Amino acid sequence: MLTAPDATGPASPRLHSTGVPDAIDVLFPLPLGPLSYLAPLQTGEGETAVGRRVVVPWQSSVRVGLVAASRAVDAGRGLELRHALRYLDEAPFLGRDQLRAVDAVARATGVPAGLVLATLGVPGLTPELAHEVRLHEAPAAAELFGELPTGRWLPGERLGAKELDVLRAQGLVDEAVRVVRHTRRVLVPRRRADADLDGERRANQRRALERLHALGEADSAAALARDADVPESAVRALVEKGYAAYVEVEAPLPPLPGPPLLDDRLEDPPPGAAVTGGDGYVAGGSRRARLSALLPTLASDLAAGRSVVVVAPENVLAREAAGLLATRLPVRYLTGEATDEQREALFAELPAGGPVVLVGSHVALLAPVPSLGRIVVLEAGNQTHKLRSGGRLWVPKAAQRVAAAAGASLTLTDVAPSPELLAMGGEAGGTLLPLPRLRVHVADMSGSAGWPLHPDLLLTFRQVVQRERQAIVLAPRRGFSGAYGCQNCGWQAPCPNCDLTLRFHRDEGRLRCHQCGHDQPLPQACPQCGHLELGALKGAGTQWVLSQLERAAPGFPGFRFDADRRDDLSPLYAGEPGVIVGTTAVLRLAPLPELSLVAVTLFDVHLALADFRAEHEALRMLLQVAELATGRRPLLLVQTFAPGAPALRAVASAAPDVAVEALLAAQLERRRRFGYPPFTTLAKVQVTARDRSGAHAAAHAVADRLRVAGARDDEVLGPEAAPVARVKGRYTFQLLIRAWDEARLEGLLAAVPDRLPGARVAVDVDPVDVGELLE
DNA sequence: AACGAGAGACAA
DNA sequence: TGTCTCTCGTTC
Repeated sequence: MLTAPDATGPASPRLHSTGVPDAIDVLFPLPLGPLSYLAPLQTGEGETAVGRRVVVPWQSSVRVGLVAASRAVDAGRGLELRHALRYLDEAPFLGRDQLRAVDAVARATGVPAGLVLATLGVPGLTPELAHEVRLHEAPAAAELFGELPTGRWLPGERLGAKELDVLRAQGLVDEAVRVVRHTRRVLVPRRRADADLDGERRANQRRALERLHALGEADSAAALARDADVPESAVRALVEKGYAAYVEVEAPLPPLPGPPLLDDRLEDPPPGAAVTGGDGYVAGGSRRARLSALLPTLASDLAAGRSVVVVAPENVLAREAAGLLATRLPVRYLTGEATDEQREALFAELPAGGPVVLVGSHVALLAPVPSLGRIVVLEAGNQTHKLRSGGRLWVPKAAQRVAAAAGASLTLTDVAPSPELLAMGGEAGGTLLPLPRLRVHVADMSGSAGWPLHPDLLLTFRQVVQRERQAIVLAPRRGFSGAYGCQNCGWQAPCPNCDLTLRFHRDEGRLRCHQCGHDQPLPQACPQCGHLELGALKGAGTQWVLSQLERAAPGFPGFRFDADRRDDLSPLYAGEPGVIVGTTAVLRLAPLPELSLVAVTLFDVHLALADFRAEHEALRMLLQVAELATGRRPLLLVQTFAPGAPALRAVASAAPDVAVEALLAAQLERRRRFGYPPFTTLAKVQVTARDRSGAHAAAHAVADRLRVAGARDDEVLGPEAAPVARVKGRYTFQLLIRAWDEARLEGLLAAVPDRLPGARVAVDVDPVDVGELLE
């Protein structure tokens, strides 16, 4: 039992050497800032509290927090504060560098520090606790205790919340807490065989007992019986007679999975990939080539005794990177797929070990690796780096702050260079690998007869079929079509909860809202004109595209790969012919062996993001497509109404490297002129309410507060109705804060309230979808 | 995030 | 009047 030997009681607060009681500021994995407690009574003198986990009183019970700071208690507040109960760790669980980083991220993003901890996946903060209380002998307070005995340890839940609160305040209760570890029941030997087990009839029992002594323990009676080859009744007899007994032992943690083992080795670094001492970036090439290009830098960091944390946007990519890097370097692997306990064990183990390369998802960012020298953010332009649960953090920026707090460097990689890559990776230390050469065919959809598939696409697809090769076709959405409605008057089935049309899922014969999940059968007649000819309207989804292709080549194997359906693609990886129809989810697939055609059915949706990053997004998509092929260059067929789009022309050009660089220069210039990131930092403030006028009024109230706080006109844009004004029955208005430096943004965010009467306010610093507010 | 207090909504 | 839902405010 981990219980503190001396539980807390009514003793006077422990005194600091200056005579002032110690206070500790504690963070919890909750959307809260630090809360203050008096330090536990158990600490030895001079031990550092910062970074250790601590058990504290919490409402009617107890919970675990992390000490963010230790200080002298504010004058006059010592008596208001409650004592923390005990520390869980001997040594800091999280280093000062990581705590500084949490604070920096919290201040810059307006996300409460506790939520930063939770969002970045710091483990070990929600263990199961066994809480016990012991009431003091105090006749005056007897009525508070009710029937409860004094002087004995009782389960904490025997006391009501109010009673515990009063007893704590009066110092009439001791409390003890221990972490409950998962246990399992095992059979262990208790005595050696003696005369009672002599004789032929007890031979089985004797054999089982000898076996159990040899093994030390058995999982169950049945397991021991099998092992010793005796009937189970013999083992049961041993338990009955007291030769063996069941005991609860701590269940061992399943080991944390390591990086996957690969057959092939990561290639040697390409020429031109040099050691980068400080910040840097790697762009161009393929994912593998970018990892290879990092090798000299990572090896040099390790040789200098410094660890590296490599953060991928998705678990699949983390796994791939960990596997590849592990063929060259000592790699540890950590993603959110591991249990909290496994991650906690790794956090506890890392500081004492040697320098490592820790590869994982964003939950690896705050891992206490020894001597952090560098953070690498892979695929920095990937939208998944914007976290959508917990605090809305943008991982590359968070990584930059974690690196800064530790005095470490930051390296970003991406398939195409972007303004963000140059700004954060340092213009000096970049490696630009050759871009993949693509064979591009642009199919102009304007005025074309073919919808949703252009005749050129059908033609090349039939060639793929004829030659028994493979094709991938990207559709802009899952389901059958963007909308379902009346062929006569154009009525579209709307979602009852959101300002969106319902998506048509033909396979199931249902209409579904992809925002709120509303699901309904197909209407029989048009509610507007009464017509009975209802059907798919515009916007072909994966189902529609696949059905068209199946009609064009009956019998040719077709696969779907999107959020609704992930078909088993193993025949394709075995080299068999087929076509995959999917959303951008297919960009994560491993390269296909016989890929000869990649088609984008509506390139325009990638440009229509109504965001200043849309062009770079579109470019990334086109270049990532090239990574889906091994060896041979597939044909990239792009259907579009905008054949002149710069990103498309750049990848199709004879010298894509030069064209992409020109594109980048133009983007940088545009962003500077219009005051977009990375020259400014943006924050999106979303105000939602149950009714439209309430949301409108509350959004204007936020804007007013900003102006009162001194915001200039060019710093506050909006409010305007959100692009989708109503989602799940709530209306949203949004405004944008634009600050030319981060300290300014921090100041402006301080003027934004957490909530207003009847309305919720959500702040999103470094948003990914800004809308057209700045146009 | 999770919990509890208080305000309305509805049935008897 | 009780009970159920929903909103709001608090957590040292």
